[in-house]
Amino acid sequence: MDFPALDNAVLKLWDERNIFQRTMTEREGCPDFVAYDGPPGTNGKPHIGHMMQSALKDLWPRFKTMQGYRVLRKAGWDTHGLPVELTAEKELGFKSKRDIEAYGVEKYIEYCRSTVYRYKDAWTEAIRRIGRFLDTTDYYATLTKDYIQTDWYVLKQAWEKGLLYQDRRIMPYCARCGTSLSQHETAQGYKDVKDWSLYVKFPVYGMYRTYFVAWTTTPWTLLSNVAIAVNPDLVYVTLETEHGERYIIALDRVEALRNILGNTREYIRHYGKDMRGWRYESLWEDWQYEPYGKDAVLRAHYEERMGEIGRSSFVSHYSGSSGYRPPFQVIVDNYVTAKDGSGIVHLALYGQEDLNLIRDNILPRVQNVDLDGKVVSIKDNSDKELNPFVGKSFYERDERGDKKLDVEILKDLNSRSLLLGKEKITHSYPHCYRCDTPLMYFAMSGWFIRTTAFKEQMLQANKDINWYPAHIKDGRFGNWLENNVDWNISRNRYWGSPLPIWRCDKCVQVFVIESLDELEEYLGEPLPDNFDPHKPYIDNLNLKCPGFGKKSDQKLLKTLIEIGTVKYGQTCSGTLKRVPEVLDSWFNAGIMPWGQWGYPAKDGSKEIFEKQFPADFICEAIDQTRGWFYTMLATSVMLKNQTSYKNCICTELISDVEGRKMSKSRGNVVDPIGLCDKYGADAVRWNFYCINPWTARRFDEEELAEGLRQVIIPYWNAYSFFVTYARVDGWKPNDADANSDDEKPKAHSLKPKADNNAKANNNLLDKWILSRLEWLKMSVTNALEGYDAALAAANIGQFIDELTNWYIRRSRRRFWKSEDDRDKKAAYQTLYTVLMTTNRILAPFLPFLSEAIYQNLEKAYYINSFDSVHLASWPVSHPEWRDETLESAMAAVREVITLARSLRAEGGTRVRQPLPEMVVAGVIKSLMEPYQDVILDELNIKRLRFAYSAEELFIWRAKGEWKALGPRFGAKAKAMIETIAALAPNEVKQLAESGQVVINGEVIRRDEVTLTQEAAPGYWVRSENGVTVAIEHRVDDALLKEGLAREFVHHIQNLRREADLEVTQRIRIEYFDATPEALVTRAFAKHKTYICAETLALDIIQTKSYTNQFQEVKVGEHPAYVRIIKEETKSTDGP
RNA sequence: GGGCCUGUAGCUCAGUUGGUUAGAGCGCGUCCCUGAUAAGGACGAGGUCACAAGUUCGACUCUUGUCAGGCCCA
Repeated sequence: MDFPALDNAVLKLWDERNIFQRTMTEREGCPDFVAYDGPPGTNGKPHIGHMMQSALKDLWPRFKTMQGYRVLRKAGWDTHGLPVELTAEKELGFKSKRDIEAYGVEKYIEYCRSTVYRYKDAWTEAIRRIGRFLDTTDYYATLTKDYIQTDWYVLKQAWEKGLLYQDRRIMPYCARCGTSLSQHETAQGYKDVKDWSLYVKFPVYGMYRTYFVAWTTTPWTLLSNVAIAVNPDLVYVTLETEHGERYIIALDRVEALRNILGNTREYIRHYGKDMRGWRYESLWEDWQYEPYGKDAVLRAHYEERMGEIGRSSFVSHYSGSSGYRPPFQVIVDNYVTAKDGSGIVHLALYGQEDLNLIRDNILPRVQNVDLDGKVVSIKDNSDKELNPFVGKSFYERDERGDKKLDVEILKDLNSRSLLLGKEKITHSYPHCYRCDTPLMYFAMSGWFIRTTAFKEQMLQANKDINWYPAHIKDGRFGNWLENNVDWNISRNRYWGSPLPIWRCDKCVQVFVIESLDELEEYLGEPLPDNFDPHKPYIDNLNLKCPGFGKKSDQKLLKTLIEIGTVKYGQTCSGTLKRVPEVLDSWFNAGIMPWGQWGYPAKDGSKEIFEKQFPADFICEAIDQTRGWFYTMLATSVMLKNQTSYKNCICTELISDVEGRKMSKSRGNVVDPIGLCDKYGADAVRWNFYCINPWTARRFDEEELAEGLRQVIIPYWNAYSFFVTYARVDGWKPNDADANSDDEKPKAHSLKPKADNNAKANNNLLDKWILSRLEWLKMSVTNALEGYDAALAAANIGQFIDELTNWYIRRSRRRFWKSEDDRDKKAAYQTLYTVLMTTNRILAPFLPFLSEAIYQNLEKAYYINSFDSVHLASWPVSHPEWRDETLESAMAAVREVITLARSLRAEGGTRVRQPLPEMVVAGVIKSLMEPYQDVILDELNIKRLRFAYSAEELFIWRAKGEWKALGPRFGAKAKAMIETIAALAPNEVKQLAESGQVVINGEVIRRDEVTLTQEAAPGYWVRSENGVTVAIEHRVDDALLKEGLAREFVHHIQNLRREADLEVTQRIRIEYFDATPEALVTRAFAKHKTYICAETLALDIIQTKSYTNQFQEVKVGEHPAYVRIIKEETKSTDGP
């Protein structure tokens, strides 16, 4: 069987009949089942992990379509973001943003654009090849005008709700490359380096020779010091040295710093909180504070806090009342610890905690080392340079490997007696993974969504999501939500949705624009038709500030009017400049429920959005916890206060067979299309359904072959078995047998029609497999409703096994024999029903195979059938059609047979040799008796007898223990032991039960003997799970002859097969008997009819002479010689 | 440093609310079958359920800790 070829034929059929479109159009008016497709980037090739996604993402939509839902399947591509830029930078040979600026932003943007669809066709093809129904023609893409307008719309909503604001965050930043690094990039570059750490003395204001001692591992940040911080609840001690200087440090650090401090005596203690607001002298009093006068500080804060205006108390600060705190004083915060250093830290704007404190305390934002890593220039009014360190780089090292700037600062402080101690330490510090320069943590401006404001709502919405696996909900995802911080949605990059935020260069007002139409209002003229809303084009627009009116932030305006700054309607002659950032591409992905329809700007988007929100089902890899899963929840809670997806499968990543991540550089990437072309797409799909997708798994190609062998081929063979004999017999289903579930699927109303199973059919095997079929329908439906593909696959696997290895194997003869026509018809009817139904259940899993079979099994017979199995209806489960008593009886029957087979195997008598009798105990006789024929036929045994108890199948034996009896009886022990061994079985049984037996007047206790059970003579016996089976293995002459006849038949069948005869070909048999005492001839005399019937032989002729045309066959142990001759006439009714 | 997940046969994985002797497939061994042939079946060997302690009449399962691996965060 060539499955890849079958795939291609089916793909062609789907195309010709437009099946995919029709799965949607033919469900028009049905309830929607909504599945969202998270947009993958297409500037890389799809790999096997994406195919797992595709397989899973395809399963439920097919299932639900068959159940009568309409499932739209819109593809989407993520075309923005850093991966695209990294590709572009790499290909253009760029190392930094400066390279991009030099190259030209427009050229760069266009280069990025040219790469985004590089592998779109490869994706489309892979998706088609794996059999996923996905609309890749009417896709959504994040770079389109429509999609960008949705970005803008959502941001405007956030702005109006007061949830969008500008802020600074500390980012790892490479001064040499001029670019900030992602966390992932940063994590790659940690290195152990040796640097100076300093204990610095900050003179306490107004206290003679008293100093705060702060510890720093980055001396260059001292240039930007604005405050020092202590822990409110720690005890700080003032120590006085022999020289009369006083140092303030945490009490807990005194011992650790003893050798730096020298001999001291304690002077006084304070809690940290009592030192709040103490002031100290700047380390460089003459210049450090200069440019950060009150007004400058406040304006900087003001500009950043625009989005918060009216909500924070900032306006009152700005208007001059209070709150502004001058630099160089003690700040109190719990983040300070006494774990290392002095328990006092110095604050500079190069750390996140520092930033938080600086912001909370409205301190100056000093960064005296700039984005080039160089110390800034600070001049006085007469243009005189005040900063002695100006122009020095923070990361350059001298010949001794020390940072030059650090050493200069160290020397400077030391010369002024402001250094208490120094120490070279080794610490792990991040370096640029590209150029090895030490990174700096720089306070970069960014735009944020205040997700913390609706954290509780997100947690609430999370309760409405069913996570698979369940632990994600309160585990990884729930924790992530609990630890929510505001979401930085801006990126200082080039290729992405531009932030729709414009700021007036004069009045500092901020305007957020929600659509291109609104943009035109500001512009005062229409945009050109081909306008592309990306950088740099969008930044070249010349927008005029609308002044203070209805476009203004109304809360801000109200406040400004109140404090008398402006009047309503006041004009402003400023120009609006867009903020330079682009949007985080996760934001793009997160707004997909709206963006895919171009909501709200695009015609018709509102109607379709309402129907397609929220999603019933999404499925992505675990790394989306902080990605798509989060951003989609955050945006939907922000806009609608509810989740945007109800069921979410979280898959693990796939690694190679040795557990390594698949990567191009390792060369262990598996090509999914190649696999499909080798094993067929169904085998690839099946493999992904068999294992829970949330277990990290190693991908092994061997497993594809396994699924093929275990499920796909057996199923195909079952179908092919049916078709073969149905053709021979010309059997056809009649119209009444049409699938009872086939009312045209409308809504949920798939009512069952006539009860197929109720037809008069008393064959137990038929009844059994039909009952099992009901089990299959029910269990697969339930498993899929619970989003458990692995359970569904396991159930299917079990059913296929029962069908092929039990039902068909046991029923085979019923399809051959010509006499009992009613039974034969029942067999056909049953197998047909089973295959037809199973095929539909398999359709979502194995869409190709099931389609091929459907076409032949249903389409070919019924005019009114569907054009495709994927347009057909899902088999409705009828638990009331099950007969569980029958099923458990059959299970018991199979258990008995397994036991018996194992006995035969042990005894070494092959099944072809009939045996006289088997005895079964431990089962309910009435339950098993109806299956007597099945059991005996399967095992080739003549009689079945039921025993009341297992006892009678065994003989109890006892063996005396020398160790116990030897000392006791001495010389008589031997005789005693022999007597014990000769005890009658019932005496031993009594010993076993009562614990003792009297022999020759002596009491023998149970612990003095070892008890064993032996099979009764002439029987093999075995027990398991309370069921005992015994087989009588005596073979008399009649049984022997019968065995020989069967043996002979087996060899003739082999010869038929070797000769490649058709199943209906009649033959003639000639043989030459070389067996002792003409065993074969004697056996034939009795069983000729049987042999002829089995082998379709017209006659068996013994020849006197042997020629080389004969082939040797073993009959039992003995050789016979035989040949078969084709007959002209053919049988029409099978063997 | 914090969080989450994983650890069961040589390999890939199941194992429901704690309950007789822990399962499947592959691989291995022996045998069978040849009218399922990219075959198929039966039987068998193979496990201190990562380790340790605890709770319990009883723990693969619950609790705590340790070790190893993975992912995420800091």
